[in-house]
Amino acid sequence: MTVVDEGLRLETSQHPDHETARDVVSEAIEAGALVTVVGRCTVDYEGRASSTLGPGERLVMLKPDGAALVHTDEGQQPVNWQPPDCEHEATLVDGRLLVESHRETPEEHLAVSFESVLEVSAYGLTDERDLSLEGTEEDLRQRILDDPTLIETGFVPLATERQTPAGAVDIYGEDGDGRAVAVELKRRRVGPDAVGQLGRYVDAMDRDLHADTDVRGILVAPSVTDRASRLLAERGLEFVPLTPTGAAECDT
Amino acid sequence: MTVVDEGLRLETSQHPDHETARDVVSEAIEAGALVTVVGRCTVDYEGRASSTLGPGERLVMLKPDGAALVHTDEGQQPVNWQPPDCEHEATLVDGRLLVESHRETPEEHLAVSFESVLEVSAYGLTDERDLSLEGTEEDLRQRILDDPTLIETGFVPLATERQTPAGAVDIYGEDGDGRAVAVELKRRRVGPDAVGQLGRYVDAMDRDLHADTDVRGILVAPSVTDRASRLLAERGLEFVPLTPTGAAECDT
DNA sequence: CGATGGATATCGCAC
DNA sequence: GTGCGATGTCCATCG
Repeated sequence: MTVVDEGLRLETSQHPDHETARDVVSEAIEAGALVTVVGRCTVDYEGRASSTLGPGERLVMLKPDGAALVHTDEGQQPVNWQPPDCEHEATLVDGRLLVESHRETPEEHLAVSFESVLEVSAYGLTDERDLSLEGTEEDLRQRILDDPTLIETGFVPLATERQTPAGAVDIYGEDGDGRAVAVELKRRRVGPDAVGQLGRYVDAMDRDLHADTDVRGILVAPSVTDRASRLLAERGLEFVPLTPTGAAECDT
Repeated sequence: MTVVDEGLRLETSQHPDHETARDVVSEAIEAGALVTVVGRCTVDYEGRASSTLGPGERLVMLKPDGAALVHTDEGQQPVNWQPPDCEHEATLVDGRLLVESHRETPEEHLAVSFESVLEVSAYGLTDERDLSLEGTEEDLRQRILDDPTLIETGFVPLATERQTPAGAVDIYGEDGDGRAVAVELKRRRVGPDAVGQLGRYVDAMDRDLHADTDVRGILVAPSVTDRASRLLAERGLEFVPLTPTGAAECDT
């Protein structure tokens, strides 16, 4: 049974035979629609890695931008996928619907072979995609630039994203004694990796500036793990607790 | 128009009114089905961060394990989402379908308010989820354990995931001179972060073993970036090019 | 629970 | 294109 909406906004087939499913998927891809295929299938992937997935019931989503997703009934992440800019294709192989998605650079191929198809749908969607997100690292940076004393009294920001041989420092500035300060921002509780990152910047600036006094490194985050705290101490780096939003700050 | 499959495997409504949509979604959630709702909607999220998304046409997926996904026509990633173990709910507010997903620890809430509903579907899915994946870091480890000379002649692996105060070393072993070796594995080309990670392990082992000779650190990956290569040299660490699969290896 | 690090991570930006 | 770092990263594993 197939229902076709006016203006190709929606086309759905329940329990289509494989040939009908192939036709609906092919035409929908051609028309730039978003397609979902639900049914029992196997999945093979080959590319940066390779995988096989035995028979099971899944939902396959093909987006008009070339992305493909294979979702099971569990997990936020798809069990298999292709990134955008792939070419989708629907064919019949041995009388069965085969959905493939392929790209080059890197060479990657995804193949979904259906044993049975519960439903095929095609949606003509339009979206402005104007997501507004708050509580990011960018918000934390702005909070500090608006009130540098949140770092410490006398701190003066001089640059953001200042380049060093090791990468860009989130905020570069001077403390009340005129000493250079590198600030690394994290929107959430940090582990050892963030300490390593800050350490690399401070080392690079020490080398680069070859001043008489070492550069101070300050990690700014809501909180820090034990191991990271120990690493900070070992490397003579500092920590200032601060959240992106001004919410209650954790201890440590 | 609504179609109900035998055994509740499939229920689909095209252009349902909001009350019908609410009923279908509610009953499907209750029944443990996977639900998709396609239509024009706005999305509000509040939790670890917060976001708002203006009107647009999207596909909302509610999984029986509590995960929720809001997909636009672009991108591999959902524009909004909730992780598994959330509670889904469908209600009518001012005559409009409102789909909400909520969890605690951390407190997070997602609300999708529909202006219009193109289609609602509920699928009863079962999946064994027996994904077999190759080309992972684990494969790289096994490759080395099978033939330790891939690292160098005389290398003897003694332990995997050996704990240090800085974390677990992928492979711990000895070289032909009986000197301790820490091996860090990466399945793909590495940047500065991997060098920092290996450096932390080597430093920790130097401290921990306080032997007369320093611990050797070897990074194993298909290739390495310039900056990472420089960092390796600075810290006296080594690099061995190797892929998880035995594919052709890149230079440097 | 939190901590830690992998991932076919994806994504965006700068070079 | 590659390099680099952020992400409401997610996720499995381990303590």
